[in-house]
Amino acid sequence: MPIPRHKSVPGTGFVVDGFRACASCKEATTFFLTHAHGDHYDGLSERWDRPFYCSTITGQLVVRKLGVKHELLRHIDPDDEDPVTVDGVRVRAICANHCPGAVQFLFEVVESGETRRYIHSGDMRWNKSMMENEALRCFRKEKTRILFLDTTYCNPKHKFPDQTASIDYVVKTIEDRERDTSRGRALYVFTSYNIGKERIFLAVHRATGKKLYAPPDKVAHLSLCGIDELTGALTEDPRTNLHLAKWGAVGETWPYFQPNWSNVEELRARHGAEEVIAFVCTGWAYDGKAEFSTRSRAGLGTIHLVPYSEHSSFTELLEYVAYIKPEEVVPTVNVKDTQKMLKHFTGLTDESSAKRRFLAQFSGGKLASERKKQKKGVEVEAKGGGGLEGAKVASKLFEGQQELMALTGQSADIARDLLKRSRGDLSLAANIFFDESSRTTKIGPSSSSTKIGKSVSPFLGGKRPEAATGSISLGKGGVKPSQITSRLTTPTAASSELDAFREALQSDDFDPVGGGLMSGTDLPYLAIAACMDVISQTKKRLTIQLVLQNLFLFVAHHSPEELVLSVELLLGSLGPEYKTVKFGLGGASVANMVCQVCSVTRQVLRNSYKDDGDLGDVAARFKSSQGLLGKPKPLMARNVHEKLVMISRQEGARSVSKKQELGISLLRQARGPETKFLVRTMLQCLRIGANRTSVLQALAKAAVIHREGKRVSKERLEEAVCKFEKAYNICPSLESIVPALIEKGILPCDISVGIPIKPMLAKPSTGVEAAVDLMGEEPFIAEYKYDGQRAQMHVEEGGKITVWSRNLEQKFGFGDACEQLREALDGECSSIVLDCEIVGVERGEKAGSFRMLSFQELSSRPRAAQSQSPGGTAVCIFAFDLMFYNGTSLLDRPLRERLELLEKALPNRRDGFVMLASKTDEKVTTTRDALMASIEAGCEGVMLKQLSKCYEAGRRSDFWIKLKKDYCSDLQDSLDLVPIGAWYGNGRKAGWFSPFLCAVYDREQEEFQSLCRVMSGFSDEFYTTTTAFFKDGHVIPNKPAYYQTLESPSVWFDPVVVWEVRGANITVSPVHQAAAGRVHDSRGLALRFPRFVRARPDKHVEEASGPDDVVTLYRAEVTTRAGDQQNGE
DNA sequence: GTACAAACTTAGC
DNA sequence: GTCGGACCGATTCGG
DNA sequence: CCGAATCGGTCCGACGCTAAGTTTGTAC
Repeated sequence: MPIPRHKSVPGTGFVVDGFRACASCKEATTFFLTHAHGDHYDGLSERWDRPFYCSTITGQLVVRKLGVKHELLRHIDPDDEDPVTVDGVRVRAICANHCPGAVQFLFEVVESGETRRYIHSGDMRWNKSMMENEALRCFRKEKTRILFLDTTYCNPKHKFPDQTASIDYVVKTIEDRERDTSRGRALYVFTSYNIGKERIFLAVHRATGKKLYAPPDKVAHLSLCGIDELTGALTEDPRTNLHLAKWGAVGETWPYFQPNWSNVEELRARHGAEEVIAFVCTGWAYDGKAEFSTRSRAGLGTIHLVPYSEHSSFTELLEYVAYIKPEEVVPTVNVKDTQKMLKHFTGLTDESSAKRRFLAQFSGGKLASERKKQKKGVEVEAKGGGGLEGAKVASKLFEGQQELMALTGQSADIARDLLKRSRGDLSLAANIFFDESSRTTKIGPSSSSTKIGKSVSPFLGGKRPEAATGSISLGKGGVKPSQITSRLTTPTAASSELDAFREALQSDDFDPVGGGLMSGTDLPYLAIAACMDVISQTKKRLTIQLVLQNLFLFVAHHSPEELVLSVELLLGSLGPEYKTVKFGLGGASVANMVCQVCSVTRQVLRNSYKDDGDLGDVAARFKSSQGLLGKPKPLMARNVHEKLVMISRQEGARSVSKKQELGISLLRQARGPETKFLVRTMLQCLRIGANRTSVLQALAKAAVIHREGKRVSKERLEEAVCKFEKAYNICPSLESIVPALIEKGILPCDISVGIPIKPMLAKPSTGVEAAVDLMGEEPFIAEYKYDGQRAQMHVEEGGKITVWSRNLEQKFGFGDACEQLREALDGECSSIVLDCEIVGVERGEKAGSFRMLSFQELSSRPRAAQSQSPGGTAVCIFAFDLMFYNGTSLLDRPLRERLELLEKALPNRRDGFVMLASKTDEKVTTTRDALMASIEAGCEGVMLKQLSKCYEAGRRSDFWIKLKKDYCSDLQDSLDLVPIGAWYGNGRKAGWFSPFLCAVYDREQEEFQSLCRVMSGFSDEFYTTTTAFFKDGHVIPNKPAYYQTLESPSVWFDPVVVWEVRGANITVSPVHQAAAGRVHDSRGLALRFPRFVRARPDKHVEEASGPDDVVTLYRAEVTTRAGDQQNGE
């Protein structure tokens, strides 16, 4: 690998600021470091073992900061009398006016008798006083071949005032404020990156005579800058009101400055000040105004955006190049845009000699025509970019307006108005806009859509334009996304590295050794995102398995300790399953974040969302069309994980905005596919076509291959997957499984009391006969299926009792149930894990009498966050399985034995408190009778269970079949409903209507009353035709007066068709209006578990089911539970 | 400051 | 909780 | 006999009904 040109000195093996990039270059002989900033010393560390040249101060800094060995330093300082000769090359250092210790290197290389001069500016800020420098003068006079230039701000848009003007501004602001004693104590905060702002601090110190507080580390660091006065000006005592703080302490600075007022408030409160005056010093917070930008908030303080740059402004760059007039300029920053930047320098470089030399190359042997072509090219280049002197004021304003339109999605008029109000300050204008729109755009009281789980509809709520009259145009608020995308520059294309990695992931013969995407030993989040992206492109499960497997091989090879973390990121679920991290973010918050990060309005987002049905996709599209002002740092998997956890930890006042800020900062850093999946991760809707089962299977396979090599047999892999699944289902904690798996290939596989096992599940059936058939010849029992809440109760040896839900959530609201269990236990019992249903009951006066309550009544119990006495309705525990007893796992015992033990384990059970689930004696009753009896008793149906089978944790087993009354068409009537409205589907149902709002018809009132939304039971084909059917003439603009519902669907329909819909239950509803007032004063009724059965073209809408039918169903349910029960067993 | 409502999220079935 | 769709491996079907 | 059609199992992601809990905004 050759030395990259912009880090090289031609004719030598010198490398400037290229420790990592050139560490392994054969050509590299000698290393130089211009200054102690991360992007320049990258690769230096305590392991670096070759001598290198730098200034004394820079040397001190890297020794301290990086632990570089002192003896490797070779000093070249601006004060040196004579140049240092290195390998025959004379090298001088001159001040770069950048940060302490920063220098530019001047090289004089003697080659074939000719002295060739090269300047490496490092990072520098040009200053006219540099013209006084003798060495530089010489380089000007004697002709410099190449100026390697710090082109950080090589674009006419980057302007900023003299550093002294900025310093004066800061000092004056402080002095004025200090004089005004009426306003109480002010805390002054200076945020800065690294070293570089020392002159501001010094000036403040001189002006106020006070010391500046800095954290110990910063003090030590600044002390090495070789500025004694500064060292003396610092203190570690925070009582002073001048504070140095870390970058970002008062707001996000990219792409536009956005204040973080909650942090400001925290600073203010912590240091007992009346207000905070903050100074954010940055290179690009300025657009040529006489005044600098500020942001204020009453009661909190003011943030001053002070343009103070350690890099040259655009005009300064031109001045420097013009002064040196080198033959050629080589940009060292933003090198991808080299061609664009070079155009700015045409006319300032000494092209004549460069051209001469260039043409000289062709003077021998080349064809004349070719020579001509080349020559022409150079001339065109030379002509191309002149005339930037006429910096046009009018066009600048126009540009600002255009940019603002793009950012806000607003019309030209609004953009102009915003610019006027911000007096031309683009960033301020953008801020004003987003501030105001977030205040005025209200989410209407539409109870509408809070219902759509993780959909963003609540946030996007309100009517869609075409749902109204269709005449509402995009109007003021709406700019088509395409208008924005076409305006902003496209970002860099996906790197070839990324493409190669994606390709490799799909390879049958993946080689994890190649570290394409790795940065050091840390796993980049991009690897995860790329994997997810590849997976989402396919539906083939074998491919998905392979890709996941390859990713895990990759991680296991490079960074095995990040394996668990990457599994969690791939699952989009952090932490073990039984205590997963909850982000507390939903569609509304994440949509808000996307708006901010992508600088789009809600209106734009809403329009765009309708088409994709996926917020992640929308975000990715907008982000990819965004012009970037800076290059974000790559996201590391570990950082992403940490930040997500941090999001989850925010709670209490203002926590929502803190969460959002964290999320935004993640999104700002996201590249390529990362955006999409970060958004989806926060929404907890990854939608990649792989879930826990697939991911864990792949993990198990990868672990075997990692340990035993590629050539393992298919059987071996299957066996490994099987064992892993078993272990995981019994101990669903990767933390405790994976390390052993990778290191030893051994799996712990025991129940730990206090950690839930995955519950065994039952398969649904379609009727009595089908269910019985599934049991085959095996003896089985029919057990009542109670309508309550599944619970796994653990009694630990110390007597502590924990309750876990079906989804492995710990439930703290069942203190009463725990006590009931304790009383029912055998005195001998030391530890136990049992499976049960907790059902709400109302106990009668007679001992042991009780009445079962509906699920709805049970779930209205308070859900205590921590174990404490619960209130609300009483509960009864119906135990039905025993998995662990007195230190022994019973998972492998047949059900018959487990049931016997269960009965023995609960000798003191009492009716209405702790009971065994009622079951039929398999010899006596028929399944049908059992089902009828269970329904009579107020249960949902029965569970058929084979007595000889063991407990299959986590499996939806064939040995347990659930038989519910609503599975049997002869046992429960369906309802004929009329669709009266709908929403737009998400994800795979984007583009269709889904769900549909369905209603009963009240003949007397002559109105349609909503009963439920329906989205289950439709085929894809039905969706397609039905969506078209309604769109084509049956959508009506407004809700008719004779539609009764508290729902507000996106579109309303004419009542034209009848659908047969089946459900399990009738509940009292807060939103649906069927039979409103009949069983409850104001509330209507709703259908639980609704699903579409078939269309009823034979029925007219007026023949649809009515409120009476629903009321009848409801009453039937209530009466089955009405009678007191005893001896439920 | 307090009380209440609305919005948003998570969770059970 | 409900459901349908897609994929995959095994089995049956049909020429 | 072999390729094609079919079947059953499994996984996944569309969303239904509700409730409570938390945070924010607003009215007194």
